Amino acid sequence: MDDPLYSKDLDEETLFVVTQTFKALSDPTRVRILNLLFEKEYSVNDIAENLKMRQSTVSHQLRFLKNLRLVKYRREGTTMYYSHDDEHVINVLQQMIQHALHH
Amino acid sequence: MDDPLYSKDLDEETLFVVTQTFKALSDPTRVRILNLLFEKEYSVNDIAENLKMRQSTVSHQLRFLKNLRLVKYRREGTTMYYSHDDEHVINVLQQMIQHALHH
DNA sequence: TCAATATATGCGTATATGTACATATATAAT
DNA sequence: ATTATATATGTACATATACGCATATATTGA
Repeated sequence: MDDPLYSKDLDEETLFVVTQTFKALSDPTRVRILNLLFEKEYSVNDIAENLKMRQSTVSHQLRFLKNLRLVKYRREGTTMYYSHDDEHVINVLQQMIQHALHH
Repeated sequence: MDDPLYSKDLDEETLFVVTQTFKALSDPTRVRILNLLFEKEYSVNDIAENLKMRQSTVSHQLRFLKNLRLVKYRREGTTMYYSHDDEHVINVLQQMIQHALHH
């Protein structure tokens, strides 16, 4: 019964990881932030200005992305610079954006 | 300003398509259904039995997936057989599952 | 220590979402 | 036509989620 041809149901943990990751990519605010970070690292305020969002909105969503380790940050004084931190997921996002753009 | 090095914000339609697609993959019920369909086509009731879900739950989620053209169906009498209908998205899902499994 | 600046976060709220129940619809067989 | 079976769907409800406001925290410089 461990023949890979038998489609077993996914175990709970795998299901959780997969759906959580996709959930991160299912919100316009988060996708716009991740898309901005393709270029380079940005501070929280710079993200907010660029995307015309409130600072708290950006910070909330960055926390979400940080918890899933999709972004990382470095401190410089009081400024936090955020950047991507998961090559695989970033790749998946880029693929999907290209797919959507080319149609 | 159309230098691709300048990270422009995503246009509204692209953003919608991308986030909607990922939203489809962000729910455990839908992912379990799509995962089951990797093997072969299934009827609504067979999906419900296999995954121990209510018929209405399965039908609702199939409608969601059908609207996004992630699944298609064929009729045989009163039975509807559902199967995958978007190679790219299915590929992305499989990638993510493998990524999650191998850690 | 105090003020200024950048970021994080608790809380309230409006909205979105997933599910179940009940029922409608559709097809087939008798 | 009637009955049985498979699927779809309207509605209600509980829960999840995103956002904004206000405020807390942290770092720097005077």
